[in-house]
Amino acid sequence: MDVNVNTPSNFIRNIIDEDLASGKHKKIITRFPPEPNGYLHIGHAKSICLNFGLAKDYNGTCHLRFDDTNPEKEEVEYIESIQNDVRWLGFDWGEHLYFASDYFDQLYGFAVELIKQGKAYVCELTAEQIREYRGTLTEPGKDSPYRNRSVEENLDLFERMKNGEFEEGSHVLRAKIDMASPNVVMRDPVLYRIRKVSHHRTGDKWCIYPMYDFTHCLSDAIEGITHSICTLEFENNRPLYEWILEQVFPDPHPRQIEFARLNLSYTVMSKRKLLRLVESGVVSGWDDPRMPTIAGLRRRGYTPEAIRDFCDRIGVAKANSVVDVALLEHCLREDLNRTSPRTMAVLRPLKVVIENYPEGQVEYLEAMNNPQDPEAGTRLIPFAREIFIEQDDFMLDPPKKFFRLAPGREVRLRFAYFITCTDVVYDDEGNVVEIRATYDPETKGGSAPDGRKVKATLHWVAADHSLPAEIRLYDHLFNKEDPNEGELEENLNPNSLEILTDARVELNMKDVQPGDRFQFERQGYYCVDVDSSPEKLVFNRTVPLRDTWAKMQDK
RNA sequence: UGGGGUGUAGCCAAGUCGGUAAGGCACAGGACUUUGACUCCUGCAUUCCCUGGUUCGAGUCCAGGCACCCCAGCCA
Repeated sequence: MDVNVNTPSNFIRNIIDEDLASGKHKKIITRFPPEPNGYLHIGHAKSICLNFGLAKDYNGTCHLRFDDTNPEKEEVEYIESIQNDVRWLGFDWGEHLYFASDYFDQLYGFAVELIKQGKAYVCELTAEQIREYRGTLTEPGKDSPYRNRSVEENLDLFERMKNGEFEEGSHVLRAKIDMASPNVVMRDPVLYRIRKVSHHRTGDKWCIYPMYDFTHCLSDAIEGITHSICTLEFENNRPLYEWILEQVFPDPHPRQIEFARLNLSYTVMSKRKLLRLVESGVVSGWDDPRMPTIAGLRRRGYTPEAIRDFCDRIGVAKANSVVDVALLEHCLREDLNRTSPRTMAVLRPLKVVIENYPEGQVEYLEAMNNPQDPEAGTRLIPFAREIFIEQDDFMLDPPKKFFRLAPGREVRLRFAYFITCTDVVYDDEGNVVEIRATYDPETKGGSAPDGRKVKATLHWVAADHSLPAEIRLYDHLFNKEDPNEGELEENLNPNSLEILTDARVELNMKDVQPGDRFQFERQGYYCVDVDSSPEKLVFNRTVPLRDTWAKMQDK
């Protein structure tokens, strides 16, 4: 299915259209450049869909390139998980898997070239001194005393940096640009630093590592990237991106284009804060179904199709914005409604005894697997004298708008019979523990030959012919639209997870596998959790169905 | 009090040469319904941050304001 058919126009597409029309490019090449220092989240999905989507729509190519220039923070584990997540989202980089670390030799050569041109120098100021010399946002910086070393001396020093002759932090290579530039990024930025740690890919070959600004533009250029799309905070770095390429790389150069990163209501997106949630145990891990990580969304039951559709719908622009999480959930429901087989599950069981139904009798009733998709076929569901219905579907003293079961009232059991509540059984404390009812044998399948109507249809499950299950009800992790406002921990939703242990599901659920998705009729979309086993079924609530009745009650 | 950006409905967002404000979500009504779901109708910016100006005509052009975001890592 081509979900990109309805992709709205945006300023990046306009730029590409112009570049193609003017003949500047015949083919476009984009890239998704994650740093392997954490898990991908829905914000990354926006970038992935943008970059891979553009390549696909324009018959171009999109590279997956790991920006692995900081061995202190990066791990091999992340490289695998990131590839996994991108693939799961439905994108294919083909042959084009790259690592910035594969360019370390070339990068070193470009640095030497820069030194030869007199445009880079080895500086021996300490980190603190560099900061002091940089000046402030309103005051210019001042030149480093090492700024005017000879080319020969710089070449020698840089080589000795590479050879490990100096201590970490004692020397850096800096670009010689302008310490008085109004753009702080241009005040002789650091290009290389010494880090005597081994790299997850290059091992101990290097003890100097290039900085982002030096690496990224050149990696893009080496790969022939035409449009290098990044987020807004790199706008200040664009002059440096262009400056470096102008000094050492022949035309044509990639063009950096910045767009606004995704923010979602009731969600945090910063890696630092997500890590805090994981480490403090607020969530069970990076794949906790309440996390906005791709791994978390996957475990929650999200589909790649829904995420892609969402990314297409939110648009791409330069204004900082916060997208309503309701849109994500809308995209999810839309996809799940089309594709999920239906089943009945009773979350909070209330026993109903059908007094005029023969004891010991079991009959199998046919049910549609998906009314949205006749091809999905039908299944048989056992019906018997004792069944469970949802506690919420019965009220002793119902208000005017309550259509479900109540004393004396007749309702339909989905795919089964009409039943009428004839009596109510209480426990010692006066709680309703059982409903007594009668059924009308004429209404088998759910419709009355005499044409009489009922106002409600209830889901149900046979008491002795159903399976126990644990059901995990997830809700937003935060109860504040912007969880970043104030203390993160104080904005946590105390009800973000409710575990139901007495639920009952259809017998047909016997052989489900982790990841299988269903619609529990009248309730929501659920998927089988990785913790599930044939001995103990565990389901996650992916997202509830829209519930106008609940909405009416809130008023 | 430096520089770089952004401002169109509750939330996203389109708006090529200035020609009389797309679409989606949310919300509110209604129809349909063996899921109070889905689907389907209807409504939802006399106005585009503000103030002036140019023009027959301005969200689009010009001038001046205002608000918010980013930048002073040997992180990316």
